[in-house]
Amino acid sequence: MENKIRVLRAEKNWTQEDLAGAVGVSRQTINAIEKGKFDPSLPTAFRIARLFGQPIEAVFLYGD
Amino acid sequence: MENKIRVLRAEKNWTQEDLAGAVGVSRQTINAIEKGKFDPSLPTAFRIARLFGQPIEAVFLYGD
DNA sequence: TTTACATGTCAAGTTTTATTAACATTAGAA
DNA sequence: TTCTAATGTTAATAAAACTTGACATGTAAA
Repeated sequence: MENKIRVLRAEKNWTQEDLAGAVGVSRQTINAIEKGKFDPSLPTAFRIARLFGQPIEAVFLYGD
Repeated sequence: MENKIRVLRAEKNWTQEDLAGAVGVSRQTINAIEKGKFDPSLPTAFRIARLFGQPIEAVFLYGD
């Protein structure tokens, strides 16, 4: 699944570690999600989307 | 995490098995999600929400 | 060039999500 | 009441998400 985390994070000038801390996961987890190595859990997806003030569908792009 | 699956499913007159088949998971998985025993994965949440023509946030209620 | 910070990646382990199979319970129709 | 479909629940297992720790690379500033 694609996602817009890298762009949204850049807009906020946040490092992966900043985001990880705010979301409550490890830096490696943010890196892996960002690079598409796996999908976040639903609660993690909710927290990420909320931090960026976006609906989940605007951050994570599923299928079509 | 709360969800509105039971109500949305009732509106469509779908059984748990109908929904499970459409989503591509087992009936027990739908039952467990519906009863809040665990949260679906993000891809599963996307498929459920799309089947009901709703954004994820309208089907799954996180926090608040 | 060296220092410092950000990112990439890997291995090994834990927790969570999802599976199949089996059986119990509930509710409604015959 | 009896039969049947739907739902509830449990056990054992597999797969995916996430962890810590360690180390490599990239990039930019001193």
